[in-house]
Amino acid sequence: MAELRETILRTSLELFEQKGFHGVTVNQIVAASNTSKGGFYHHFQSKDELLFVIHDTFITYVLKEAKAANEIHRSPIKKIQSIIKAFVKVFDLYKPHISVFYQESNYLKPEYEEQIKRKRDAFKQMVFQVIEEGQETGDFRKELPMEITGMAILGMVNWIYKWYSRDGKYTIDEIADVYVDIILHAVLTTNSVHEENLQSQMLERPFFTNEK
Amino acid sequence: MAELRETILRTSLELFEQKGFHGVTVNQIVAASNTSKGGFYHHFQSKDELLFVIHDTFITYVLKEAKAANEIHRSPIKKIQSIIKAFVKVFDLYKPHISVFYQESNYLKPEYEEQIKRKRDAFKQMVFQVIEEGQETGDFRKELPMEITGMAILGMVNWIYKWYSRDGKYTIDEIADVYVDIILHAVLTTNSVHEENLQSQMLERPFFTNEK
DNA sequence: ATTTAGAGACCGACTGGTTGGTCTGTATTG
DNA sequence: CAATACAGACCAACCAGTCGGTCTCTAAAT
Repeated sequence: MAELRETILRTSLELFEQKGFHGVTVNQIVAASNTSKGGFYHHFQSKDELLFVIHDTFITYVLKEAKAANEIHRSPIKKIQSIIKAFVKVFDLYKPHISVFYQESNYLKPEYEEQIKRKRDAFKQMVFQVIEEGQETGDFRKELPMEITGMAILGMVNWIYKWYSRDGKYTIDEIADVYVDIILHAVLTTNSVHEENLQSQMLERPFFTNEK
Repeated sequence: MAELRETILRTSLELFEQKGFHGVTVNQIVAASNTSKGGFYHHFQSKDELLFVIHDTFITYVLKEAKAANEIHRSPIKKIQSIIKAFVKVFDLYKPHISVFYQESNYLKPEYEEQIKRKRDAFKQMVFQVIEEGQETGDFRKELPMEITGMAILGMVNWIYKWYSRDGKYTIDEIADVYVDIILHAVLTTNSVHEENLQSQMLERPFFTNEK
């Protein structure tokens, strides 16, 4: 028998994704989860805690992935490839979480908000860091301001939650490969634009995933 | 003396930007606008209408800009430069509108939602269209799937609302130039990568704006 | 010039319905 | 027999929207 807590999380996520956090009442969640007010408040302190838990699971996962990708490789090129691939793939696993997150993150209670913000910033800094490294090694074009480039990359990937669907025309791996290709073409110096850094990527099977 | 309607729009926009549509009550809007419930409902049918008006002004503007940019130029390279520059600059003019839009668009009443959706789709199709043209003329790399590339561009730019600030390190024009540079490097074929299409852009003053 | 009539702008107490959360009670488990 | 897990009636707060009424300004009537 499934734990009620998990059932509530799963069910509410679906509702939130369609109607948004404010568009769903506790009573609706309770009905859809086949339980009662009592059941709900036995497992959660408040409706806000639900929102926090959803945010936190996804953020924690992304951060963990990025750290791993960052540690496995040495060269900035490989690093950014890994991070982006992992990052893009997260949208396949956690799309509902992410949708809710980006639509309601500014309703989080301050106590919760701070925790989330810290993890998000850590991730952002990793991306900035890699760009800086790449510019120092001469692999990435120095004329691109790091912050703007970083935000361009983050935006491009984050936006995926708005349009990606598992039944869509392209798989998440195809999308990830195209994104890596676009970003590398954008940031690599002409010296670094070689077959082994680019085209190969579009054919090769994922070189870094979490599936075993 | 300022029209009350305009005052309400301006004031509520500020509140919405910080707290979100659902985080602000009509009473708060009324208080911040130095008016009353009666004054509010004399000018607006409902709170939802406010949301619609905010969405519509910004969407209408973006679409108009893109159409103009599209008609002025012939070559896909120039077209995409124009569209992106205009698109990026919109975030300087309408950042509060856009913030509200992306955080609460799924709470729009169906009647309102349809109108907005139509205009958004029209804009998206224009971007897709230009990419396709560029691939046909041989200016853009054919190996990039149009839809993915288009969404990458849209995401990259749309995300600006999350981080751009007028007092930030970079002006909107600098950001626009970098974005154009990034996107052109990403999509142009090696044949088309010439000085006149790229670097020049980073120095040149805006070649297409609405200011006279 | 003065009065009158009416329309549009605006006020604010009030309401009907909704919502997150509580509390007492019951079943189930170890 | 605890202790945990859940049920569901209930409540206080809140909030969008209403409605009767006032104030102001214009324009026609006298």
